Amino acid sequence: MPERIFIGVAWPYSNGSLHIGQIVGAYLPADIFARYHRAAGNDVLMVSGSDLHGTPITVRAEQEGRTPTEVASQFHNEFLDSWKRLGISWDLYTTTATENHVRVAQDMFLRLLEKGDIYQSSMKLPYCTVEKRFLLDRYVEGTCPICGDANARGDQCDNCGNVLDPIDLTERRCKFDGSEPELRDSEHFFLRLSAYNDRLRDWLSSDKPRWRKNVVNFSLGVIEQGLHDRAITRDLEWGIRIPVEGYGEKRIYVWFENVIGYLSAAIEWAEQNGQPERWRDFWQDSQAKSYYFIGKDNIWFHTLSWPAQLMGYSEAVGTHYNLPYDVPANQYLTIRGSKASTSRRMAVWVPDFLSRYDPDALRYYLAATMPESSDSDFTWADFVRRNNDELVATWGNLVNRVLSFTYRNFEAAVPTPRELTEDDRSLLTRSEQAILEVGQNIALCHFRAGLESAMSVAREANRYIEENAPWKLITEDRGRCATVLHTAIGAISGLNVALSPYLPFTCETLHGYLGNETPLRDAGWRPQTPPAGRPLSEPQPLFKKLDPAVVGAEEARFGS
RNA sequence: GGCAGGGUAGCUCAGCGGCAGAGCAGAGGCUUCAUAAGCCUUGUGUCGCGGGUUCGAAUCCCGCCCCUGCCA
Repeated sequence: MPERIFIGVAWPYSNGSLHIGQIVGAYLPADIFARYHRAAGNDVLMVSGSDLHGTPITVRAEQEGRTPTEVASQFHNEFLDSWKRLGISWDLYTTTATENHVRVAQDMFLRLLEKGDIYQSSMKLPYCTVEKRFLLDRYVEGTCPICGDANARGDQCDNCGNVLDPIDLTERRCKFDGSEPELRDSEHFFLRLSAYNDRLRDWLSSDKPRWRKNVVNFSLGVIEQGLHDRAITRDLEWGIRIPVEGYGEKRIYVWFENVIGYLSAAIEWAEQNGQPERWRDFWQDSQAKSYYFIGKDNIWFHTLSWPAQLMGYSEAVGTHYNLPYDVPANQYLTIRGSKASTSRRMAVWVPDFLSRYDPDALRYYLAATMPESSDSDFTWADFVRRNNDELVATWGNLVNRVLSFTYRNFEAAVPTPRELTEDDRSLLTRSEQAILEVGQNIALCHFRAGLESAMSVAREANRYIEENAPWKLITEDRGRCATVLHTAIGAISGLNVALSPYLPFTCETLHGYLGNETPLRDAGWRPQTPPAGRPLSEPQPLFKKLDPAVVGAEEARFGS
C-alpha cells in the first residue's frame, strides 16, 4: 500500500546565490528522500519556492540601487537553473509572489483573525522623523547595553553577539541619517501563540521517537519557558498586504507568511496538474506524512509557530490539516571553520561550484558529510579526498573494471553464467540487502548511514573481484569467468538502485551502460538482474578524478 | 545571560552502562582487470576538563571550559 509523503523544503530568500550549506542543510536531503520514496512506489509531493519578500532582499536592493523585484527575480531565475543542474527533483518550485500564495496566506490570516488567534495591539517602535518612517531593528544603531560597543545594531550587537531590541540601545541613531529616532506607537497584529502552549506540548511529547533529539528538546524547551504572542506584521512596503482596511503601509511578516507556502504550493501544484483537489491527499488525509527539511536556525518556525497556525486554521475552517510528521533539521556546514553567509557573501556558491565540478561529486561529498547531528566542516582538501579516494576509487572503479573487462572479453554483452557458487550468491544477497538498508536509512532520514551501507557493499564487491580474479579465469576457465562477471554485474546493478537517490546523474548513465532502455526511475526500489546476453554499451568512467592542485587553486580563489 | 545540540584516532564521524570502533589518510606486503585504481596486514586514542554514582562510565549525575543555533 503506497504511502503519501508530503515534502516541504525551506523557502530560500532570493537575495543571493545558493551556497552549498543551504544545499546540504535542506535541499539535498529532501531530494534524496523524495527520489527514494518515488522509487519505492510511494505518492510523493515535494514543494518549495523562492521567498521573494523579506528584508534580506530589500537590504541588497538598497545597497545596489535596484528594486526588490529586480533582485528577487534575478536570483529566483538563478535558483531554477541551480536546481536543474543539481538534480533537485521538485514537483513544484514556485515563489511567494504568486496570486495563489497571496490568496492562501491572506485567507489564513483572516480566518485566524476571525477566530481570535490573531489580534491587534500597539507596540512602541523606533520612528525616524527625517525619513518619516518606522525603522527596522537593524536600521537603528547605538551603544550596546551589554558590552558598550558604540556600533551595535538594533537587532544584534556584532561585537558581543548578543541579541538586542532597539529600545535597549543607548545613543540611538538612524542608520541612514544619524538622527535620533523617536519611539512611536504602531498598530500591529499578533499571533496568539500562548493559547497553543499546551496543545503544542502534548503534540511534541507524543510519538516523536524518530525526531532528532535537538529538534524535540529545543522545541519542548521553548514550550517550558512559555510561548509568547508574537507580532506577525511589520512596517514595510515590501511584502504581502494585510487583508484589513487601514494597514496600507504595513505588511505580513515573512515568518508567518512563507510557511503558508507549503500549503499554497500544494494547491498550485494540484491546479497545474489538472486535478485541483489532489492537494487534499497530502494535507487532509491523516495517513499522509509531512516532512519538513530545514536548517537548524529554522526549527522554531516549523515545530512551534507553523503547527500552531495549522491547528488554528483547522479549527477555524472546520477541516483537518496535517501537522508535521517529522522535521529533520540539519546542523550547519561551515566553511573552513566559519559560518557561510549570503549577506556577507562568504560561501562556496552553487553556480560557481558547478561550473567546475560535477553535480554527483558534490552530492556524494555533501551526503557523506551531512551535518545530521553536529556541524560539519567543508574543506577543499576533504572534497578532493572523498571524490578521489571514495567515490572514484571504490564505486567508480568497481563499475569501470567490471564493465570494461566484460565489454572487451564477452562481446559487449552480459555473460551467460553457470551454476552460482556460495560466494556468488552471497555477494548478490549483500547487494539486495544494500537496497533494503539504504531504503530504511533514508526513510529514517539517516542519509549518511544510508550512503555508507551502499559503499560498504561496493567494497565487498571489490574484494569479490580480487578473490575471483577474472583476469586469470579468462584464460583458465572461461565459463567460471562468465559466472563471476555476471554476478558482479548483478551486484553493480543492485548498488546502482541503492545509490540512485544520491547520485541520480551517474546512476542513470550507468543504467544505460548496463543495457537498459527504460529510465532508471522506472525500475523501482528492487534488485535489477541484467539478463544474460543483453548487449552492453561501451562504458566510460562515471566520475572524474580531481587533481590535488585544485585544493590550492580553490583556496586562493576563496580569498584565504 | 537562559534554553538546546555538539566536543571520541591525523581527517570525517559511529558508539551512548560491560574488552574503545568504521571509512579515509600513514606504514609494510600482494595484485595488474581498472581512472597508479583494487586486495591483505598494521600503528594510532588522558573518549573536552574536574568531581561523583556503580562490581564496571565515552556512555548516568553534578560543576566547569570550548563550538553552534534560538531567544518570540
